[in-house]
Amino acid sequence: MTRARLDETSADISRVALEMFATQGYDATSIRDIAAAVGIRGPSMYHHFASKEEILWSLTETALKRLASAWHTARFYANADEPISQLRAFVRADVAFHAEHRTEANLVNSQLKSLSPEHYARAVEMRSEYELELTTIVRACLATGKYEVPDLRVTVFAILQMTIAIASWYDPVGPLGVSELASIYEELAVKMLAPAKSSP
Amino acid sequence: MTRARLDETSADISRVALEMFATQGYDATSIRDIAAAVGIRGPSMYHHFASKEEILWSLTETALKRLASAWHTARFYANADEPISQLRAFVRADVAFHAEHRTEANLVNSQLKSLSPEHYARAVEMRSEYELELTTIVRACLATGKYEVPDLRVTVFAILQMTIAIASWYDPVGPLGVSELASIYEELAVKMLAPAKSSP
DNA sequence: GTCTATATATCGATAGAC
DNA sequence: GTCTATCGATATATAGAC
Repeated sequence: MTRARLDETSADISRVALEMFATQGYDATSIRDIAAAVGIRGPSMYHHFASKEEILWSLTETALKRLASAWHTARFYANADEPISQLRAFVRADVAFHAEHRTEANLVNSQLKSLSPEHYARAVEMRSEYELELTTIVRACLATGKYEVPDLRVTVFAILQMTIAIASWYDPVGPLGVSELASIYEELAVKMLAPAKSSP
Repeated sequence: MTRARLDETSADISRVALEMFATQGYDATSIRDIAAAVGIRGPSMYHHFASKEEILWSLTETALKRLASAWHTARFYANADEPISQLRAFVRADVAFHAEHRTEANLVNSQLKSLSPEHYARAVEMRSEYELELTTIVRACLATGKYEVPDLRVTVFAILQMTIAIASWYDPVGPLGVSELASIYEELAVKMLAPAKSSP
């Protein structure tokens, strides 16, 4: 499906398209818009990509793979015997990704509907696999008997959702560093798993 | 700017446009699509609305007003002297709105970028006012000395963001009622304000 | 208040020269 | 690998009859 794209121009197209799709939206960005930003004419785009949707899918798939990859790398730094340590590592990796790859995150968060039905299904599947990682971790935390949540599924959604929005407001040149940001969310997530009677 | 729209057809247009804009997106929905669903031809739409964007703005403004209104009504049932009681009431009202008005919530969550610059600015302003309500409540909770958060601004974002997604996954005919759902998020939010040392 | 006809613009994509 | 020219479809919106 996806071509090689090892040349400079293809890389330029991907870079420009990611930026424009994420900020203006897929429908509001034309092939001609992307071409102009790259410095070529519209029809030349089809030498590098078979269709506009293929560009979107290529970007979406790459972003989702990177998100999963970020966690797979981070998990080695967590204590496998301590579920809460894994939760902390997961949240930190998740926050870091959304803060450091804001454009890619915003694309995945807002442009999935413009994918073909097949690619949309695949994207949702990849997202589900990522969610399952966190579900497994939270379940392991609960199994220790030291943690408690009102509802497993809803709590997992809540943790994932609160970090997703980082991509839309975080300012890398602001006062908050990525590591500090990760610590804030790490603490919030751990608090959410605290036994119910711990708060007044 | 916005017309009266007291007639049946205008109400039909609003209902149909809300559904289509929220599910397919503003750009992917044409004036003709809406007209066909209502049972008229495209040009007849302009007897009821001055432009396509006016329909979107009308729907967006109504939804944002209803969100604020839901909280303004709910606040009377909270104990004004107990900030934590206000937090609980806010979260419950917020969850209920996103679960009961899913289509409106999804519209506001995904189609703001298609508004004119002026209307977009107004929508963001209305959203900020809503966020400020929660900020004030959380600040009051912290002022009692009985609660603690790692970062006020980020925590407020986190609370608001975790409920926003409800509109995209909640199933009203599923096993979880709105009241139960509200209780889950209420508990999660209160936990997030617990003193840091309460969790192992 | 709805219609047909149409103006005007832009879209994704293709054909074929260079 | 990029170009010009263009196809065919579709978009928002308007004009004017009924």
